[in-house]
Amino acid sequence: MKHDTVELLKAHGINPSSQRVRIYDYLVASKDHPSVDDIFLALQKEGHLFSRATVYNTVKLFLEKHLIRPVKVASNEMRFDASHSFHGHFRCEACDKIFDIPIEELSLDGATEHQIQETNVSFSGICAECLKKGKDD
Amino acid sequence: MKHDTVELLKAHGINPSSQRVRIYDYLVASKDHPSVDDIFLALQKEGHLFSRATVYNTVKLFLEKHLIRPVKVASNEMRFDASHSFHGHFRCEACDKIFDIPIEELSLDGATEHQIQETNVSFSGICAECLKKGKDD
DNA sequence: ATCATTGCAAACACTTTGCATACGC
DNA sequence: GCGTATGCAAAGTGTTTGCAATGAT
Repeated sequence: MKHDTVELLKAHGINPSSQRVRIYDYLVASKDHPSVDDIFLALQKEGHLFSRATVYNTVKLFLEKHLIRPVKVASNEMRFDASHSFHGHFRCEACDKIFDIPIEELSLDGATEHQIQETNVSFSGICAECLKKGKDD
Repeated sequence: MKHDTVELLKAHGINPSSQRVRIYDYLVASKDHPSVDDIFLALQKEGHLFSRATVYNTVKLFLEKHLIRPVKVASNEMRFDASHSFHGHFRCEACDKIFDIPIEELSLDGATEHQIQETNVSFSGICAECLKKGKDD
């Protein structure tokens, strides 16, 4: 059980139970913005058998505490971003993988009337790998 | 039944049935990116009683034919954009309304390896109106 | 012993699908 | 009449919730 994570969760007002720590660590370690089911299956395979409900409740808690952010790129499932750096996301329509895309902060022209709390930039198309393989076209 | 719409649907290879024309017109006329249920309820109220399934099937068809684009800002429901101009979306967490936000095209630094087909920029927070009302804070 | 977290299963919300009916050419 | 679009209801998928059991201090 990673101490850094324990401290981080505490700092955000989250009781660092072992499941929560594992879920957070998994989110940070995986670069591909796993879905709830991905998290559940991966941690279940590791032998930490807990329920999907726990994963849902945990990510919901993390979201509320602003420890992670939702990735709005796939329409159906929730996906998450544990990184706090500003970047965009690219989702491949063929293999359904999600990549981080470096982008510059964007400057708004006429949105200042609203109080913006979150910004989300996403792209979709065919990733380099699938283009080579010609999986789609 | 609007002729422009009929022609537009035909041009996209879509058989312009009366429901499809109405749904498309409703999408274009409404500036707030209605959900499937919004569309269904509005057109039902107008007396065009059809089923949710028809709305779902129709918007799915429109999406496939690239007549409309999905708006990725609300996690739960599908929302649509019939406009083809480049702009972002702002979703108010308090009143759940979606506003169009003018933004400049963004320049990518390192994403050129992938074939980008769609770009989506969205913001969330509290809209000007809700800020005034103090619905949230 | 108390309080929070977990797991299960049921409920829920949104979307898709199968099939019979109705419509348009 | 034939092919397609529609409507209904049922099934499917992803998410949330209620409650009992477990775990931590």
